[in-house]
Amino acid sequence: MTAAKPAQQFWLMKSEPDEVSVDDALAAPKSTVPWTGVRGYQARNFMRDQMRVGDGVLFYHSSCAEPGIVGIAEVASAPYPDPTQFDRKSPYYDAASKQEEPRWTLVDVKVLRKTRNLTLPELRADPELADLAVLRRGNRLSITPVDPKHWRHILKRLDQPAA
DNA sequence: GCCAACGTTGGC
DNA sequence: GCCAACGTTGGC
Repeated sequence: MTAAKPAQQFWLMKSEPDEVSVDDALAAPKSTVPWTGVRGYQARNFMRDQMRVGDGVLFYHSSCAEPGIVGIAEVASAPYPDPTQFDRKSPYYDAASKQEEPRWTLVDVKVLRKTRNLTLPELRADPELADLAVLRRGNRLSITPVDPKHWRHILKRLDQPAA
């Protein structure tokens, strides 16, 4: 008997383009980057406990001139310890984290294609996306789950010109 | 640069 | 286990 394949899930992952832009990720070997620097428990738990290889990812640029969704990606590894937590020179260094008991976990993310920028104002103006987690007021999570119906709708909109 | 809204921490 | 204070995120 074969185990049932877990259903594909979908995520939105924020990156500051000054740190790692979608172009940076595309330029990396295999268009794949380790999602370093997450230092919040909720976002970490999504990566550690819920993500599966092949899950769909919306690559989102935050803290920049034009925030929005700029690419389609996928989860490309199982969770593993974020190496930057042990790197004294890294801004993400965490002196309290131990090698034998790492506090911060990440996954690799592979960009499948760059898209147009589906901007935050466009997302907010779309009634079908009214309850998209990342649009909730004051949302601060760098990783949020995306409902399959939102995923399908956003993919459609990414292939249409800006309204 | 401002500041609302939040996630996290830590005192109790 | 509560919850006030703190520091950070992130859009504007």
